[in-house]
Amino acid sequence: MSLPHALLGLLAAAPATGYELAREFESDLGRYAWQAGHASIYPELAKLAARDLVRVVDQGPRGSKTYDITEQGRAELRSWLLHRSGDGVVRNEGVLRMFLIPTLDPDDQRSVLTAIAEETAAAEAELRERLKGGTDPRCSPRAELGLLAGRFGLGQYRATHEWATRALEELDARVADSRRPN
Amino acid sequence: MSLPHALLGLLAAAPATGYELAREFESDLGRYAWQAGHASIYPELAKLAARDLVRVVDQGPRGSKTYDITEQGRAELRSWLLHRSGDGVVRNEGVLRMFLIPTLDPDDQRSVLTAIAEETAAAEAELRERLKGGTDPRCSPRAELGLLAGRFGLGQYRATHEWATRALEELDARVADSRRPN
DNA sequence: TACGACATGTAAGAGGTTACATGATTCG
DNA sequence: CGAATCATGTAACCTCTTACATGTCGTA
Repeated sequence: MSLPHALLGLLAAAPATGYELAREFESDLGRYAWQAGHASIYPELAKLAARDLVRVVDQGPRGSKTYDITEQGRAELRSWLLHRSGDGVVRNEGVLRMFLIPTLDPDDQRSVLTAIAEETAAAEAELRERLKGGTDPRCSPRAELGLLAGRFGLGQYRATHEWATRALEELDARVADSRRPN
Repeated sequence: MSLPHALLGLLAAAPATGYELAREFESDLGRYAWQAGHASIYPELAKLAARDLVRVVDQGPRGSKTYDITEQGRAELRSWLLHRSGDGVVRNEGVLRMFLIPTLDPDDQRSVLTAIAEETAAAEAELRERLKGGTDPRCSPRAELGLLAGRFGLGQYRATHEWATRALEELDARVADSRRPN
């Protein structure tokens, strides 16, 4: 039930069409926070418009509708951001995998942990590169969302990398230990 | 579509009733990785049993059914853990909030970031305490899942805390800057 | 003029939550 | 004996995904 707030948030940064919002969900936003396809976005925009939280401010030549957030919408968004009751829904397939790693035998564990360590290192490097590029002073209104979020992603990647590395070390130590049981 | 694998993973650590599995989802597992209520667990266990991935190994006095994973189930779980195609679904309300913080005015931003910094510090401390207790050598089969997962959580909390702290510092710097515009 | 990007929508179905419904056992 | 906990299940509803369906505009 966070989709409406995700949309309000994006529109609070800048007006956009449903199509543009859908692409937004394909980048960082959908990567760490919330995913949504156009098939859920268009109906949700219509619902938000019916509740006067957003409003069509322009119609393009291809039948595109540009939405903007209203004052009520801004109030709703603010209230949602300030009155955070717990952390709500969490559903992360990658983290679930990490939980279940100990059910594998040591060789398989090593294989999965190595893959995680490599992937997080690569992802961190790539993201760092991307952030370096986009920090010019006259950045788009949505770029600030991306900057804060991107740095959050950086920290998560790094933490995950360190976790996997440490788990690998302990795994090796334990195997070495069991091979020398005298 | 990760619920079946979450259940397989828990059963791979130790046999359990649906009721016990439901409680498992209320702790660390549901906190960071995947949530599920009994109303989705019971039907899913029945489906897994129909596919011979799990099996009823005991019936308790109150009509409880203890499930265990089968060889096929173990193979399915292993294959899912090893052939990780991307990171799949991510849906995290807390992270979404973090993304949208820049849409608030500076005072509200400070308020939200301060709350995040405090909560993550408290959560990290509490989790650290909890992990310290449960690390005895003859731990339950499920405790190892919890240990690795718990350390993952520790890293995430700390990374989030540092992120929020840095964001607060920059926010203060920017406000101080704009108040001295000569 | 054909292809790719832009742009919006609906329908069917999967997956999950909330609420409803039931009953056994244990403990104070 | 009453309340809390254990224990399972179904039904209605909501949300989101996948697939289907349509049409415009720019450009090579």
